[in-house]
Amino acid sequence: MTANAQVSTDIVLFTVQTDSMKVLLVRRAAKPFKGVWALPGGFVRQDEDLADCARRELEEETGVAGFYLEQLQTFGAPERDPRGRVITVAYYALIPSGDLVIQADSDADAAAWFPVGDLPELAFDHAEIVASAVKRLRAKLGYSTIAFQLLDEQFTLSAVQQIYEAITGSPADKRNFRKLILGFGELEETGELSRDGAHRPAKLYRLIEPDKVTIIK
Amino acid sequence: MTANAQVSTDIVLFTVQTDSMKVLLVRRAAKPFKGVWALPGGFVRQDEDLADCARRELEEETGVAGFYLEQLQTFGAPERDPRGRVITVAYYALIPSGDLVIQADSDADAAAWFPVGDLPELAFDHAEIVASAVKRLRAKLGYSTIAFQLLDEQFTLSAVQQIYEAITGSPADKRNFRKLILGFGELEETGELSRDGAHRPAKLYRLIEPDKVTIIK
DNA sequence: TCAAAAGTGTTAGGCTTACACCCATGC
DNA sequence: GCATGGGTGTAAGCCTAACACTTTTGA
Repeated sequence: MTANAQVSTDIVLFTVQTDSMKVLLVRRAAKPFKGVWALPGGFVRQDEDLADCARRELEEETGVAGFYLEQLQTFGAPERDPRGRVITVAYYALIPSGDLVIQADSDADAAAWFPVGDLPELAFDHAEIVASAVKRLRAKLGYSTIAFQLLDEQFTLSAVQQIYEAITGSPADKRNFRKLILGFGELEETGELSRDGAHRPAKLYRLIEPDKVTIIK
Repeated sequence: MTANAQVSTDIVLFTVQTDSMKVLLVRRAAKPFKGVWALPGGFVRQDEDLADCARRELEEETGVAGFYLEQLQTFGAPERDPRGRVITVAYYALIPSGDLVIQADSDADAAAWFPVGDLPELAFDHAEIVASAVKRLRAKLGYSTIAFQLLDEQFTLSAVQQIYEAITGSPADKRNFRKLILGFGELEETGELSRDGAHRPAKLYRLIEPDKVTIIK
């Protein structure tokens, strides 16, 4: 049996920084689209699971680790890659903004965060992939605890609210927001307080089941 | 550039028949898993889009046409196919139960509908794919007009309710159900009546935008 | 006239939304 | 003592869920 295609994974890595939703892009060091910004990604190896490939590529190209990863959608239009038939399984990933040690590797001569509302021109069909990932993340915010994957292990409720506001793009009422989030029943107080600046310290919370994304309601 | 995998599509075709959610399976005519039930599907051709491939395979293997089709998820575990590295892009499809002219082609020596709650042993990882499709369809029922893709162009509200009850597995209150469905604002009366049997005829409705699946709320 | 499915409103309770002031701290 | 963000409750309106009888038809 002869193989009929190259299969790759591409990853849309999100973070929320300074109240804005950002995507990680790398600048391509090789043809095609040399010098153009693109999603991190690469070809699937023999005996490598798709999710493992996405995880490996993202770690290799950017130096980040420990992110939440979920399959998004597969893109396989015949002409999407000028090199031939390349079918890509797109993933999206989330990481807290604290963990950002970005370092481009050999496949990329630069790596940087871009606000989703202000992206440069992208290689291949990567603009479409990013649009699809943004849509999915926004939708999932409404019915799951996925937003907590953008936060460190301990966080204040205000930090949660900032994440939600950055992703939805609209402000929330503080009292109602807290009732909503605590009403999930997925958080517990750590007992510790966050002190940062000239104001009352905030209670810190954590997920009762860290790393688990729960469907709400 | 050398291809690294075979890419296929597999399709979970649903219908609702006699108040029960059914999946179409074909019995494999060739190795591996010869004689075992499996999802219809096959390899992607050069220059063929993934969705086109799914549509073609389903039409070829079963003779059905005119179904709603949506990408589900991609399955690519290294050992999922004994022939080698085969990555499959799974789709799911919906068809009204009236349009059922099933005919097995050369790849399959039989094709038949099975209730999702009572499936035979399936080839490859197809049981997992079906489970994933059922989950997706159930979820999507709650926030979209996808159920109407299981109905003919004109339908009664009772027929809609039967579809919902078959998929969710639980009965609905008739008055509340009608308020809900008409509240979508996606239906219009055709002006015609359905007469079938010794009882009051039912008004027929149609989608204002046929073939379009709308996200609700 | 009987059997079978179509069609139709109201009420109670729960959930959602809007809204403003005091608290604890660092400087 | 003042500036800054943390923390808290209530009331109105809206949505959801429960519930039963009349209508139209074919046999």
